[in-house]
Amino acid sequence: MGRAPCCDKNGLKKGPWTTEEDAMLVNYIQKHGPGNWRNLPKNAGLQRCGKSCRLRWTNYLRPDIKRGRFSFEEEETIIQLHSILGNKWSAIAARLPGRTDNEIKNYWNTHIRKRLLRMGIDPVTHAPRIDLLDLSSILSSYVCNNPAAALLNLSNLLNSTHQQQPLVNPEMLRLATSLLSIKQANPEMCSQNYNLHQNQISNSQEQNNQVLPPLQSNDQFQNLIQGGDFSADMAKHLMQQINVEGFSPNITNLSCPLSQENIVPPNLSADHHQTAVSQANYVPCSTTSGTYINSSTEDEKESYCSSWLKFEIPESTLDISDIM
DNA sequence: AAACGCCGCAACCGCCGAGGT
DNA sequence: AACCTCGGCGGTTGCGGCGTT
Repeated sequence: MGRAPCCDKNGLKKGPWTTEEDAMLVNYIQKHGPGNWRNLPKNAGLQRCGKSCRLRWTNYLRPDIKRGRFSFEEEETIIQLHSILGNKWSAIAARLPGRTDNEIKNYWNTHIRKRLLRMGIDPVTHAPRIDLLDLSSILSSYVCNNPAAALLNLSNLLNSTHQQQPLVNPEMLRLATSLLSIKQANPEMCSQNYNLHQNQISNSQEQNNQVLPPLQSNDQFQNLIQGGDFSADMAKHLMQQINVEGFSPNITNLSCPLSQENIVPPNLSADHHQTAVSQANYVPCSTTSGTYINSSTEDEKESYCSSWLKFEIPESTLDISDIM
């Protein structure tokens, strides 16, 4: 059996509300309170469907609604909550006093979603989209600057725990290694950083003069990183194993200085990457916002966001069990 | 100044679950 | 148990404002 319409649509007005209609609705609700939406339009003398009245009240006329631009804190909260709850706009709205689900949904679709896409972040999974933007960054950081961090990025993408499937498909990995081969054949492609790094590698190789053994386990991978002795050649060695042998290092249990929060977002330039990783206490997920609030442009906002969007949600600001 | 396209947001639509009869 | 109503939710649409050509 088909469901009966919520109201008789014949003769009922649709479209934007007039100030007179708003006043009638507000007056009625002030006297009788919200609820019984089916009969409300008739009792209030409105030629509207009850559903339309409810939406107008909850999304626009309610006295506790906060209007105006979203603050940085609100935006940050939305992104954090969305990463946990997905498109549960009402649940997100419940955590943002004065904001409606409709408003948050609109803001997400028109601002946040687009910004995440521009930054190469999938707005659904909140994971980097290597298929669009990240591969070249990972490769350049790997070859030129910080192979350890680049590999962690890569292995993270391969082994992402909240994905049902890896973000990187085998074809992309083949492309990655092909590019590396080209790079090895044309070392001049890279910057001074690369040359500097190569010198260090050469020195290191002369000192060690060893053949890298195959990696047998995740433990070995972790020990390698935790030991801090992680040259570009070792990184390359690892990457080849990832590609050729299907070795998939598990970084989820890492507690070393190269933990996930120390990995610079891959869309940063190589120079920024090196600088940031070298900062021992670099904390990209900082919730302090003073510098950002004074930045008014979207570009500044985006630049700032690029450093904190790749974050682990701080427990102090978000109690997940409470939400669930 | 006019035409055009883009963007943001209010409002609508269809579906669903809870609760009542 | 089946049916119905109601309120709520998420996705989508359409219009008005604004910027660009």
